[in-house]
Amino acid sequence: MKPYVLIVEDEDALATLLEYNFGKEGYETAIAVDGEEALLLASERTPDLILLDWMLPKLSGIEVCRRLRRRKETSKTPVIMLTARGDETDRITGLDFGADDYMIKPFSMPELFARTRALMRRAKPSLLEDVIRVGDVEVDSQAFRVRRDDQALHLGPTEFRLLDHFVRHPGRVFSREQLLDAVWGRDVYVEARTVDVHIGRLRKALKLPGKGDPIRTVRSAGYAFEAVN
Amino acid sequence: MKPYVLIVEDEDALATLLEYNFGKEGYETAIAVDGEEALLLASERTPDLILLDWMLPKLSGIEVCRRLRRRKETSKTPVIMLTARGDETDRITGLDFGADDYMIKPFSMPELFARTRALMRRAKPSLLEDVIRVGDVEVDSQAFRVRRDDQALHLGPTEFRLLDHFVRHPGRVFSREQLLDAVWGRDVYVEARTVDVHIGRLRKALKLPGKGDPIRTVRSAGYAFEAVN
DNA sequence: CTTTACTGTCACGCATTTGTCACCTGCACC
DNA sequence: GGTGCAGGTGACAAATGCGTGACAGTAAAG
Repeated sequence: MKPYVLIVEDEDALATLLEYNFGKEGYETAIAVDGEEALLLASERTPDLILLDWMLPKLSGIEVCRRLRRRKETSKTPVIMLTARGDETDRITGLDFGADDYMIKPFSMPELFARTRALMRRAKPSLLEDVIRVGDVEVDSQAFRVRRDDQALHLGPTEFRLLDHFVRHPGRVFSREQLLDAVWGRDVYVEARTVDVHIGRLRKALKLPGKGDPIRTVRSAGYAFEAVN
Repeated sequence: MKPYVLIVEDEDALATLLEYNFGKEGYETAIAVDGEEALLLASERTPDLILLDWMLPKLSGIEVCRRLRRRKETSKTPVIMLTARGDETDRITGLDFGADDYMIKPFSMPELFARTRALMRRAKPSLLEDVIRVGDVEVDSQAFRVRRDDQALHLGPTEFRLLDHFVRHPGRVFSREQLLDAVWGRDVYVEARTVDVHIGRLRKALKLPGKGDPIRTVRSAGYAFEAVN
């Protein structure tokens, strides 16, 4: 059963982008372009998560959120609000009115996914896989823990997101650019070679005596993560 | 190697969105902002798919499509036209003039990808496969792996791209110039005889005791890759 | 405030890869 | 046999790609 995400966003380009990315991440999606449609869709099928733009035609995000909370089925459904930069007031009001988290536009997809997973886990733990195993490496994205051979390892935040991305797509080769998009986010500018450095740090962090290197370098192409034996 | 998609769209935001999403999906892309540029780019390198906006500066979508169809190389290239809502006339005319499918703006990315894959599968099935087998040779372009007889082999980047190109068009004879275009790229200048050297290296890399040579030399014409038994 | 942890960039060294040349080999034809 | 041409291949200098230690800037913690 795929988690069902309701996207409430009137700006077409953003809505499409969200739909596509969430679709790819394994969610089912629906789009509402205004507040009324949002309430309608939410009552037709109870979403597992709602992405709620704060500036909406017909009904404001605040109002939508308040009414959602009043209904029994959606009273605990996680809501992430999407606000424009610098709208401090909205943010606070939003959290007051029952939103669970907020993202300031423009935001990075990886971060949005991270918060999405965190919220959904809180609401309905069964919906998400918490711990992923590839070979002898075990990643617990809830607890932000990594173990190898039942040996706890310490990783920095970036190394963790990198590894998290790798174990979700084992065996596949990613170019530096793809990794930058997926791990750092599309809008940040960092040198491609920075990836190399973090790969190096990740390798070091994963190193255990007698164990091989699970990260494969593919010259002029990128890196891949695979099980070792 | 990667499927090559030509995006013909004068609206900047949409063009960028398409480029980003197709890039992420594993396509190579190019953008043309008007009809003339579209024809130019399409002749420089034959696209595997064309996304064609119907309202264009300089040359209309109809005209672009008609001229593409008249050329031999692009006479069968899949074309998806992008039309504004309610332009019934355009849609019908478009299909008459040789477009293969249409999408009405605004459209959803996942649907566009679905239609893209459907059309490309019809035109060139091998473009979409991740792992391709020809005889006892197996190429996994996602993991950048080559096996022969379940024996993993090591190839340099150029040898890999060369082999990748070959297995996607098994049996066909390519001239040195064609191989340079397809594997090295149109804009690089390298001696034609360099191909010979890389063919030699590829042969060496594919060599296994008791196994024949899958690359056939066609005197004064070029090379072809074929299954061996 | 000081300390600690983390990040992004750079420069250097090393190994692999690349394109080209020169010199062969094989083959067709006279 | 000789001749001319197309393709095979070893050698090599140059280019490229990658790993890594060092470093400075930043943010968080104490």
